[in-house]
Amino acid sequence: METITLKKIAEQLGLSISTVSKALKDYPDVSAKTKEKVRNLVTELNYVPNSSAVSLRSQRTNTIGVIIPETVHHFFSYVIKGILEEADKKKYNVILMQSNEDYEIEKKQVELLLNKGVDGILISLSNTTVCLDHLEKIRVQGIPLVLFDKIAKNINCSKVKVDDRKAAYEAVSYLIDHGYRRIAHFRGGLIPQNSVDRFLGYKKALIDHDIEFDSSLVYMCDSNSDFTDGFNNAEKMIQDHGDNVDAIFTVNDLLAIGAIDYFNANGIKIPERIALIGFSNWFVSSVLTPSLSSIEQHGFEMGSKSAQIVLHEIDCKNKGIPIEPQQIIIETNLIIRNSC
Amino acid sequence: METITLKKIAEQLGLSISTVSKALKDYPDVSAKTKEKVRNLVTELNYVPNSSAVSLRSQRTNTIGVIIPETVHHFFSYVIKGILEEADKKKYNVILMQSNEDYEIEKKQVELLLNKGVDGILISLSNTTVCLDHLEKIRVQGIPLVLFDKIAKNINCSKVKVDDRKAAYEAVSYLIDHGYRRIAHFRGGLIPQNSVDRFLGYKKALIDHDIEFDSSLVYMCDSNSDFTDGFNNAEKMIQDHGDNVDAIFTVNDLLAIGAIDYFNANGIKIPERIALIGFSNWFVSSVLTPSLSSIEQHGFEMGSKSAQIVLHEIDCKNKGIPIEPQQIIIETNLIIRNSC
DNA sequence: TTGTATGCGTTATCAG
DNA sequence: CTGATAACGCATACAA
Repeated sequence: METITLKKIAEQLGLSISTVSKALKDYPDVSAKTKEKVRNLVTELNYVPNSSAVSLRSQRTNTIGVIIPETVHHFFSYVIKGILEEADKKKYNVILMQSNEDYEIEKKQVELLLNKGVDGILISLSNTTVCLDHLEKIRVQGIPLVLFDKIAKNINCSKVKVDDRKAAYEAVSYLIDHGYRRIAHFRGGLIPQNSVDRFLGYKKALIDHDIEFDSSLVYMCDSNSDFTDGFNNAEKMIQDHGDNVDAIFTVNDLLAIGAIDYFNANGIKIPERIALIGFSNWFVSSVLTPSLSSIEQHGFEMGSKSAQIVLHEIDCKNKGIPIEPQQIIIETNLIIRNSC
Repeated sequence: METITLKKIAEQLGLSISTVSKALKDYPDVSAKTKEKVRNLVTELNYVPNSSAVSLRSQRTNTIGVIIPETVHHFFSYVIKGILEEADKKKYNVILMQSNEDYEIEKKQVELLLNKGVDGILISLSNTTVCLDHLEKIRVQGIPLVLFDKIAKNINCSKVKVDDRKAAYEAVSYLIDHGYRRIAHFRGGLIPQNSVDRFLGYKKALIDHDIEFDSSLVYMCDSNSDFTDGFNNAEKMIQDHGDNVDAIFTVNDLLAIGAIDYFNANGIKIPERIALIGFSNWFVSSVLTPSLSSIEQHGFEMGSKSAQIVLHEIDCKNKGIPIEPQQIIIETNLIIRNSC
């Protein structure tokens, strides 16, 4: 299987390589007849430019790198879909990597992407990412970087996220407005910004509605096995508080699902005895019994917007226009179902 | 931001480019002292080889391309995870694309991957892929190709799949063994091999157990909106057959979930009145009410095995060893829950 | 209008 | 032990 290069085309037509190259790029200084000839042979032989050579010359790979914490995840699968679709539109390839929520792996992945010479990078940070040197490295190299969903504050780059605090505030306010008073929170780890923000939104909603914040109602769930964590913490919560708790706001749907499983198994009626609201609106939430109220995060939109921004910044960079980082908020919706 | 090249290193050390290159590759004919000097500066300056240049020279990209029908899919997300993990181990990058179950797009994606010069390609075919010329093109170029899950028979390449016919046979046999006799099948389209095989397994199980095959119990579900399709066909089925149907085997879980939704909404008891078994064992199936029996497909294993094979074939190709396509069957498990 | 020469960064051959 | 040179395939400034 012989690969077709400009050289081969040139030889066959008795032309020089540069003429063939220029003909293909529709340079004005090549005769129409020559262009015609070249194009015909190119089509016939099915010539495609060698992309490594093009990259080497142009210093562009037409590729963006994406690092996400976990591929098996309803929300992220939508994000990926959005990224792929946007990249496809603009003729960019996507190299996908997963950090498995591990900072060290994430650091390594960044390194790999930089080595590969991708034109831009999209990252949703792992839960264990504290130090941001690896991100700074990207910035220093002048490569457009966009953080999405799980972002960090202390880095100067574009960010696409939801307003976690506001969304959490709305959810908890909804519970309060509907008569719930002793509202527990199954929170995420202390590091991820969105887990922190959701907690803060929860707390603020309580305070703004003159409900005392009770830290014993907050359960830490950062074990990476959300479902089981939800189940176990639901049990623990009932042991701790008995009847003195009437609702839970969970930092994600999976925790809520685990909790529902516990309540269903133990004859604890939802929402009569305990109401729940989750976060992320996984598909499963709509078909559960009872169906779970949740906050829709619009993953697809987040992915496509993030890709759009990074591609825009790549464009700016190529044109020598300075990049000014932007922060995009994707609106959320509180979706009320049967769990509250 | 200045990028570091061999040239820069050479200049700073007063060496030639080739010596630096060889030092880095640990050639035996470079003095230890020189190697030392080179390595130190390389570390200090954080030199990384330009991957386009390396690719151009070596004619390898260290990248594999993956095309799947749909990223938002429980099963495929596991497959992706498996592929990523295996590729990562072997220092390969993964370019991900989705066909959206559209043959034309799939064809275009293949073209893009070939242009990009990926070292190998993994594809799960779209539901609408009939013609295989695009796959032949890959073969002709001598690029290792592995089909997984949704494969085609008429192409000579490695394939990784489950034994759909056998899995379906087992599921339906289970139903029969447990007293169900009027078993409906919600089948997939006529084109995808696995949908065909699952249907054939269903049919054979009936025949082998002396149950008459009744084509009016087979419902075609190829609308790409599985959940709704399941709901609607469940309704239709009840209208058509009333009490004269007692179980359904569905070609995927989502159809079963839609059907369950219909039955739950209409007071049709599961499994007393209607039993169900799905296919793929999505997470959601385990938390539904009632929980859905299903066939576990081991997506992660399928992904990692597929990647393993394609990487192996790339290796063979590089070493000049002829590639002999292999066919791998990933074992399935019938998981019995409360729906039958 | 066409062709020549040069360089992108790396590697490998061959000469010194 | 080191270095000059060519080549991978393409694109462009410049010469003809």
